[in-house]
Amino acid sequence: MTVNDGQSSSETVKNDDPMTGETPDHAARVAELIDRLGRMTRELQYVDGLNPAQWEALRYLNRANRYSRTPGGVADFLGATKGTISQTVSALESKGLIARTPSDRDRRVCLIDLTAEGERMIARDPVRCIETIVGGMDDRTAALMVDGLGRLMASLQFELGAKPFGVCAACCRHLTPDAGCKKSEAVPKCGMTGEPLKGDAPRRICVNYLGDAAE
Amino acid sequence: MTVNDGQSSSETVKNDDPMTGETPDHAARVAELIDRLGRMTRELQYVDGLNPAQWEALRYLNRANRYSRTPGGVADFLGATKGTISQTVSALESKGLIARTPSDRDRRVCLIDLTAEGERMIARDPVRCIETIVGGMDDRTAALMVDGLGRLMASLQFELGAKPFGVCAACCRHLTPDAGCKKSEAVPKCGMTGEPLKGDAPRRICVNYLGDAAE
DNA sequence: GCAAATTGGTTTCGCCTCGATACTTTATGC
DNA sequence: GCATAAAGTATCGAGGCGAAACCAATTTGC
Repeated sequence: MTVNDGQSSSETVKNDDPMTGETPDHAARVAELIDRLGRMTRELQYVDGLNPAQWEALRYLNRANRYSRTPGGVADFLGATKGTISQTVSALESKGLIARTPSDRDRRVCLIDLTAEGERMIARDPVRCIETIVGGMDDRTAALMVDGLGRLMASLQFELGAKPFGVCAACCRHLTPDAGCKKSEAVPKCGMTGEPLKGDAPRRICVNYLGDAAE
Repeated sequence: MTVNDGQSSSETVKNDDPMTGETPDHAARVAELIDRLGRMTRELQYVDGLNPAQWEALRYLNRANRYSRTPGGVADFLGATKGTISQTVSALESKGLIARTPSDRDRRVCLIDLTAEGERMIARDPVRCIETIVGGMDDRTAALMVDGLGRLMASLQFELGAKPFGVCAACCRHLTPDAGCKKSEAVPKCGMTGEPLKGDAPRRICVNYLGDAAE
């Protein structure tokens, strides 16, 4: 513990004199704000007996199209393992917020729907408060934020590269019913861009889903 | 990738009907982006053998003034309990990133300093990548983001109210050496606004710390 | 058709984080 | 001096999450 070697004298001068010697440029502040906001948002979600992961899954399930509302879809979207998601989904089910029904097209997959209770829960989504706060800002600022954050998100996902993140699912909204998202040979079309997606394109495209990419 | 301003004007198109009949207005998208970015940022920080909490503590310790670099300061700033932070700090110490030295003014508190190793670690801060990404944007957008996010942060902290969050510490930079932040009778001055803080003011003021409040 | 390989999901196990509680040591008030 | 409060630490237990094993349904190869 008492490792008070010479460092004190030589080292304390560093960010020294009260006022930060550093220049809080915009980029740095955005980084810090994102970080802190993320922490707060996380904390915010420990309510109504749910945890952040459960809230996030519930939100996803509320917004994803029918073919994406599966445990696998949630796992991809949240960047978690299937095992983990299985627990999350089970938790949501045991709370009566969602209902699982086996797909008749592929008996392995189970489709998930929000129950009335689940929809009621979503209506009390704690992150909604962020929405209202932002809603109080002028539209210009809000639009700029969407733009900036969207691009940040896209870049970040690109940066993370290989890591199983973001994803598909949500952008497959317009896939024709018989074209499963994962079926590479089906040449599905993205509902947002309308362009056909081949190979691993669904992944790349969906990286932009939350960004402002195509419209 | 960079589909910039086109979206702001033609955002009216939305992604409408596809499914989810909801209209993703700006506020909603910001909320979602914050949420997702928070998750990604969190994930981003599982590197170099540290976890998000440790990174965050390290960052704080790197930026807080001398009187704020204590376990208690970290606890307040991160909104965690002292017990939890004690572990985090211990972890950082055992990794050789920080050094604890008992204060000679109050033997109960221990002052924390980053070691050379710690500074080297900070230089590799994973959230730095957010910084560089944002740095690549035009300054105007970045500034607007700082503004918007800052206000969001302030509102959110206000909203959370009682919850022990955000806080003091960081804004006490300019306190005179003999005026401890917690000493209510010392009438400390905030380094940002320069105005004297009495009673619980330090808390309220610090709500603005990351916002653009002063200046 | 029938094995083999794939894929969606679940279960089990263990690590790790974090809060709660109890405890130690030092300050402060009377 | 004694009582109370405050800073930190140690210990315990709950819970989240990933890894790996496992099950069931489907696809592929022959």
